[in-house]
Amino acid sequence: MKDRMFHLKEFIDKNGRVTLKELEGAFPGVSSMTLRRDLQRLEEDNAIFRVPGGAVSVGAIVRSNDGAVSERINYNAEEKLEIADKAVKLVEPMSCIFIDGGSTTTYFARALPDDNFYVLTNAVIIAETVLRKHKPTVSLLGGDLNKSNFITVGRSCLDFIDGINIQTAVMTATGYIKDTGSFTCGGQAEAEVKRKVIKKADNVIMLLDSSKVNKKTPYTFASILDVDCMVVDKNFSKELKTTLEQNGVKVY
Amino acid sequence: MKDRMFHLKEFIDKNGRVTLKELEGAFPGVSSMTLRRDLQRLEEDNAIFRVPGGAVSVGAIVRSNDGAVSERINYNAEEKLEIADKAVKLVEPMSCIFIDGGSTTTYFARALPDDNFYVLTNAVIIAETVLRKHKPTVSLLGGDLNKSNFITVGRSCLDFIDGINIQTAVMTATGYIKDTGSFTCGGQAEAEVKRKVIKKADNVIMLLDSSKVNKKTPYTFASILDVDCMVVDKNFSKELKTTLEQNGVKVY
DNA sequence: CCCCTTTTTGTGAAAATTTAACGGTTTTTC
DNA sequence: GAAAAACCGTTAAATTTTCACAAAAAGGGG
Repeated sequence: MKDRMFHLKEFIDKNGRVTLKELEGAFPGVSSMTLRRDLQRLEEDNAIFRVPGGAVSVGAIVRSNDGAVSERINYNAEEKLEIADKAVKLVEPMSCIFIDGGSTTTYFARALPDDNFYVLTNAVIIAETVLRKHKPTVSLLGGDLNKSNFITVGRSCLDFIDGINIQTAVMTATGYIKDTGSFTCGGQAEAEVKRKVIKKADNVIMLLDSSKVNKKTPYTFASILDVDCMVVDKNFSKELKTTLEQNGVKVY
Repeated sequence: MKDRMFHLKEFIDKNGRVTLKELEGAFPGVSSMTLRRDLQRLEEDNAIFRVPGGAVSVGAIVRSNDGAVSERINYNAEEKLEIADKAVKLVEPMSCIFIDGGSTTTYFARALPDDNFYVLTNAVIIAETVLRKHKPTVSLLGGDLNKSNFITVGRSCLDFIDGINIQTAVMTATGYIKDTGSFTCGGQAEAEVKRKVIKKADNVIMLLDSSKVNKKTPYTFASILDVDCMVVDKNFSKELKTTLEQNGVKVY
């Protein structure tokens, strides 16, 4: 029984969220009632949470909600989903894409279809999200781990980027300054990584939801001249869109 | 409506976990169906989780995960805890330690006191565990991410090791063969990483619970001559212990 | 201001999930 | 080795959840 419970928790942790039917399929020969009882016990141990129709892994929840992102990940959820859905149509299967760390890009990672991509990222949460799918290959950039957002940065991370090829870079920013057309973020080391990735990439896609416009954070890592196309939400102002397009940026 | 949703979320956040009946009491004049729909929308926004009969706040879930391990699901949990407790006494603050990926080493990572260590690891789970403490600095080895155990391996991972210094390496194995005194693991790439780490480290500590003895897995990555000391549990056989000590391995 | 479209809300029935109870089996414990 | 406890599967009952549809409310031009 201990054995089954172990595999059960493992299975839930790996999938993040499962239905009872999936469990029945994954554990043939075990009655659904027993699975229920197991879930009950795991819930008592705070290992999982039961939800209508199945269960979710506590680990997955905690991770997807970690550090400073706690309130931010669900802010503008609808807009971010819209952006992610549009953006996944711009990447082609079998291509090698870098996914930047951030809440909007996490939605992108979730929306990514289960195809043979080569995914590179410096965000632990995104690596996990993509790895849950079956086909993509995932590489995680090494380096110093940032406490607040679980992103790797630093010297070794930059060296790592030297050794890889990037076809498409899917980036995001914490702020966009209209006057100068610059994208900004909160950390020095973070900005360095972003800069290097953009330099290396053949094609740069910037995901930006409307709440970021004219929000100022310390470090500028790119300007509109560096990006090839941008994906925005429906609340994005028309005039800003035309400004961008005049500078050769495709806006979706 | 937005107003009601706001109060609803506030109410759930305050109470942690609520039933639908409680909500009906707290929001008189609102039908239960509407409350259901509201919960649905809040869940879509990742603001709450619906559970059978009600909902919980994300905050409550995160708080429930106070580092307590599910006792029920772990093989040899007691033994592994014993090993971890003994092993953390062997590392000194301010030192630079590598922690190998594995279940016993995950216990070690949990037991590690909140001091100024420099921690290097190729296991995502261990990186997260240590990062939750406040003082340690954590670096994650980059590379291809292994689907089954969330460990990075591969060329770039090996290159990464070239660039770092390791004072103490805390390793583990999936099997130990008594006759030849060799430690084994299940993957080729994994073995390569382990070998390189051991070569780089000044001091190698091997954690091995008694269930691993004479369990055979394909790849040998080290022999007893490579390790400086070993931490085992109380079920470990006496004679094996003396054999090890005769070969210059300190056994705890 | 009115009409039309869209969104939200409430009701009740249908579907499903969850719980509860019971007897047989296995495992623990003394 | 026997009594006690824990575990498992089946069935039936209770509850929860979903679904569909119509009423009500809220926007949105003209």
